[in-house]
Amino acid sequence: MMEAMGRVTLQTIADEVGVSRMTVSNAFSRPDQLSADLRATILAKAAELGYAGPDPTARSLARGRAGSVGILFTDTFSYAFEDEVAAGFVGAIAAELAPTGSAITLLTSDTTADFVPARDVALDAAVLYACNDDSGAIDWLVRRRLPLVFVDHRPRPGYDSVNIDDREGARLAADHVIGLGHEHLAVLTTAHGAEAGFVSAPFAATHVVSEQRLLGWFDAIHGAGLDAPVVQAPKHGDPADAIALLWELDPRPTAIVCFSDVAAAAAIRAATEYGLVVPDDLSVVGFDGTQLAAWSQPSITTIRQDVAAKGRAAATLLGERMTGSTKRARRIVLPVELVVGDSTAPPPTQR
Amino acid sequence: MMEAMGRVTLQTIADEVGVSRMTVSNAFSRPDQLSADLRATILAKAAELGYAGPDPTARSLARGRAGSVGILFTDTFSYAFEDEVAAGFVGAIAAELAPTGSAITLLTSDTTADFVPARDVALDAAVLYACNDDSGAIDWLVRRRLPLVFVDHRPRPGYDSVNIDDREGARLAADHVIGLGHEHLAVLTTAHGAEAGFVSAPFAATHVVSEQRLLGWFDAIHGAGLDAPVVQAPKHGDPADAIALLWELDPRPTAIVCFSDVAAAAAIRAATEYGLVVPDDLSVVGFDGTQLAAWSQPSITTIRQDVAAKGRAAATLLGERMTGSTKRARRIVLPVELVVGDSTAPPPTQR
DNA sequence: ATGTCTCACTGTACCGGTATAGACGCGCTG
DNA sequence: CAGCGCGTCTATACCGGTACAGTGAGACAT
Repeated sequence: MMEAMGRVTLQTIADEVGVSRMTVSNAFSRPDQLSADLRATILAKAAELGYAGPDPTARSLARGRAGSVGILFTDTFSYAFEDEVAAGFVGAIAAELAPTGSAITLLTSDTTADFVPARDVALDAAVLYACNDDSGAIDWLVRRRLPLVFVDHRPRPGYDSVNIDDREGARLAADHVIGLGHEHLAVLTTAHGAEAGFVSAPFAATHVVSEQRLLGWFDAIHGAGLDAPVVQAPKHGDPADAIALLWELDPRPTAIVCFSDVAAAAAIRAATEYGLVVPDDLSVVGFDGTQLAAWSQPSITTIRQDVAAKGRAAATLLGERMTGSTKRARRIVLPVELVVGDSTAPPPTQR
Repeated sequence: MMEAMGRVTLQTIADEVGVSRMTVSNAFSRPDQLSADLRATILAKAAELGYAGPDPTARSLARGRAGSVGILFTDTFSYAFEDEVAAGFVGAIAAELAPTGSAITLLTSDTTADFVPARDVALDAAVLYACNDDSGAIDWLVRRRLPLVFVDHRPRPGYDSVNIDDREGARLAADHVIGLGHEHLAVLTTAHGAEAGFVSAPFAATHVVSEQRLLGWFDAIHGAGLDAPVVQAPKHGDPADAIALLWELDPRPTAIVCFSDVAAAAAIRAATEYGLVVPDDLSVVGFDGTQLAAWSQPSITTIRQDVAAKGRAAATLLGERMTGSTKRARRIVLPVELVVGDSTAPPPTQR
């Protein structure tokens, strides 16, 4: 077993055993096509030669199946995975896809000069997760005519999509504090690359998710005959600056509805540092229903979304697309639910 | 441009334009090999035909390069990504690899009957992240003779590895509380699939990381002439049961050193529910230096590891392996650092 | 004895690209 | 004007498998 021989392929083994290459292929891929004895002989020789099985790339080419589906993020991965929601989604979809024999390949929009993952990586399908519409990577994926599922993304005509009921969730969040008697609400939202500052409504939300949540909050706020200032924090970075702006307002808000649990946690920290007690002086509502919300001190009232269900839904749609039954595009919208924690209470004046 | 035609390949375009297939290939992959005019013509025709570029799978086969490196986790992904440390590592390595033109493929040890990701997915190399040694997936990767880097894993002879100085970190953690005057310490560790309960030292740690941390804690504890009970919690699941066991002890521990920040946060919650005040009645030290530790209330004294550096180191080693300069296996051990938070203080008797 | 089946294995033609070594025409030099 | 180098394009031979349509031998029914 000298190391001098080149690469061991099916042919190498075929020659050694004295059968055709096809028979060796069958020994690995279609055991019922040859006698058990011969198969054992072949497998033994393969083991002896250190052959680990048919080359995945070659097999992919011949079978026309890459064995992996891509997930495209707009953010760099470092951000994508700092986010409990995104990470949970990836986990769920990966778990769901595993039994079907697909791995998950992470795709960035980051385009190095000559390497564009969305164009150059072998894929059977792809999930677009919360991407900006203007991401060039989406175009490549579309051009490749891959089965695509858009998740937390503005649905595209002709393509499947999975969303949660962001608008309804935001409405529930705002209705909750309004129901507690609050009249001075503030909205804390985030936007990619934005500066901390006030935003006027009607606002140009950069992304469907923020857009829908803004709409939902104001469904409730305007519905109650109220209005509310909106502050915006950079999506990645400390929202503290944005939150600080709220303390200057007169009247100071007694409740803040936030884009995410992370933002809510930051708001609670900022409030505490400023000397306010949550929920006595200030109510805070998050969004997503993460562990952070549950474990935070005080626990955060939030809108729970089922991240695992989102992953399963995406996987199911992908499965249906890949098995070819070309149906109309399906749009799935998952429900959300208010989870009351300890971060909300009636406003100070009413206590 | 009827849809009736089959798949569009280089040949299709070559025929349409009236050049050889090779020239079309060059138009996409080696622009300097043909005149700008012809290239423009070819690209135009390709666009017209909806050809997105050379098929990645075929190109991989011909070039002998898959364009993706695998990351193997022992856990299911759902768990892997719930973990801030694991998620951060994936993010860092992905970011580091992107410029080299490699995507990241997630591999599980979960082996469906006929699909073994570690065997069947096209890969140029792989990172093994905190895997159990007995994972069959590792063997497949080894058999394929892929360049491999073991991260947070017991180093394998002949292979590169990246670890942090777990033992030193644990020693620092225990030394810190011992230095504060604590004499009754307890150790909270975790093990895959374990039941909540006391473990005796010398203990059979299932994994290098827990093993090294245990050794480190006891370096300090024994070094100070003390001893300490060790409770073990299931790796995934609520450590509350394990922690509750500590309240029964006499004397009750005044300090707990924990396997992770997550475990430390759980310990603080459990202690608070039990009626203890951290750090007045009980000191708690975590491990990892996550955001959770920083944001927790009180902030958690912890041992910081540089997750991003770990990712970069792994990516660098992979790069070196893949470019072929076959050197001896390299073992990188990254330093750790004590970060003092608000969860540790002198023991109650000394106050 | 003949026809028909099934089982086990083989031959051939792809899958869709890329590497490499030429072929050809052209302007430049000596 | 032969000789040379260069810029363009082409021909051929892989890359390492798999699908599918045989082929031949033995089992079995007629």
